[in-house]
Amino acid sequence: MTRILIVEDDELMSDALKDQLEFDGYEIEIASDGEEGLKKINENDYDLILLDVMLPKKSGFDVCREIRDKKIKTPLLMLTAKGEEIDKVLGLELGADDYITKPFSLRELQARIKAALRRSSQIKSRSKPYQFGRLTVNFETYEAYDNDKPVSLSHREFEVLKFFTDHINETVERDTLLTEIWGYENLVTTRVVDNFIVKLRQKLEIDPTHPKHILTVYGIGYKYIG
Amino acid sequence: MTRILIVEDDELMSDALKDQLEFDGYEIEIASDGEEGLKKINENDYDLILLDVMLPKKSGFDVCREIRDKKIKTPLLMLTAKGEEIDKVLGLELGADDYITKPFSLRELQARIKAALRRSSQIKSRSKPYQFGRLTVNFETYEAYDNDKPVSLSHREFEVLKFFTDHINETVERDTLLTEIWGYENLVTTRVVDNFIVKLRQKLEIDPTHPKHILTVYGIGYKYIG
DNA sequence: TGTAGATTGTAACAGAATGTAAAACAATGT
DNA sequence: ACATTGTTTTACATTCTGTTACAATCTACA
Repeated sequence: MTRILIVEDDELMSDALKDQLEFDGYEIEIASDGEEGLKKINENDYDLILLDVMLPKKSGFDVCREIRDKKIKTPLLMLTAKGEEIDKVLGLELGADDYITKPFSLRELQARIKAALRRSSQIKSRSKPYQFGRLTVNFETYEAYDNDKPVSLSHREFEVLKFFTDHINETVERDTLLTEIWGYENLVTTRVVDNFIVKLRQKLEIDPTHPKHILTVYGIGYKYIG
Repeated sequence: MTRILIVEDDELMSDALKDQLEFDGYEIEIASDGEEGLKKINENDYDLILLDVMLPKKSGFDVCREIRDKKIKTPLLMLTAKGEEIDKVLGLELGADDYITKPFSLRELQARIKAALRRSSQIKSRSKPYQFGRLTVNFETYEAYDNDKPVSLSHREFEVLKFFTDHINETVERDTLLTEIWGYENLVTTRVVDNFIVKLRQKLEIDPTHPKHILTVYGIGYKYIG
């Protein structure tokens, strides 16, 4: 089920949207101000967020910036009132995926929602298996296959891989991996990371000696190439 | 350089767009009807396509459908005239990434182009291999081949080569290389550069003693000849 | 034209970072 | 208690980077 969060203070508007979108087959939640929206976003996993710009407590821009800062990549559709063109631009530059101007037609909204979901499904897929070199990995079920032959990955190994999915083509420092995966109080050598990289390479690279996916960035850390 | 193709029959419009977008730093090509557009798309590799809906010979929808059928994933921004709302929906469902309604403001267009490029850079990365003397180098996958025989280049070596790709036939000072690749606070001797040049020559020149590609410019630095 | 001084080519070296396997340790289930 | 599995440390090999020394080359100038 595709889950959509509507962050909107106008109850008339949000209820109408909820009605229509539920009719369209989406699962809808509503937050009525910026703070509540952020809270829900942090605690749940949505497929799309409809975000009003004018909101009590925290504006849509603030919400937008904060969730992008946290590297949450849920597609974001901003709702703006007419005559906020500069804001529109701002919104897109802040990391929104699209915007739509009130008043808007239902068909237009439906189209933009569909488009945003389609785009995001190309990038991330919540429950579809992920391709890592020769491995097909499903993070929901914690299963990995090499050409239909099951490969066993430990929980940590899954976590490291998972981290790379959200940071494709980015160089990641060892310390980042440690704090993100091992946790703040890491009383662990950074060399642990290297060991896990070795194991992952042996499992997903065709030639582990000449990795094509998990590259090392000398003096910094590693980089995953999709 | 980011390459954009504009498919638009109204010459006033396309010229104006070309002017502005070139000013913004994009490389622009224009096709004035659907068939010409398709031809160009098939023959070249663009980062983004601006596609008018109303076109002679082949409509924007046809073009859109055809390039998606061919699995070409270049981001597509449709330009629609006012009152074509149904068309909007159609366009997005056909596989366009976004649309914009004429008349539109420049800022709006710029924002949408940026957003589309940002999205697409996450998905695809252009991976055309470069030819360096006897080496075929792919900077996306960090692979280098000498006649199908893999050659190992260190990360720094890739970076130096990469810099040369963007400065073909230009004389580059050692200090430029140092600040651009080694970074501002380079506490490194300029002779490091010479060492890397030596290594690169040994790997990509047929006769490293008489280089034909990486030439030295006495008293200044080096020059890469394609 | 020849030579001194500067610049570049190149190999050899040292120190640091990474690859990798094996040993030590911890957690878990039986 | 034992075996099993996953994690972390350790040790050693390998690779990468940057420095140095000396040879080869170039430039300017007498």
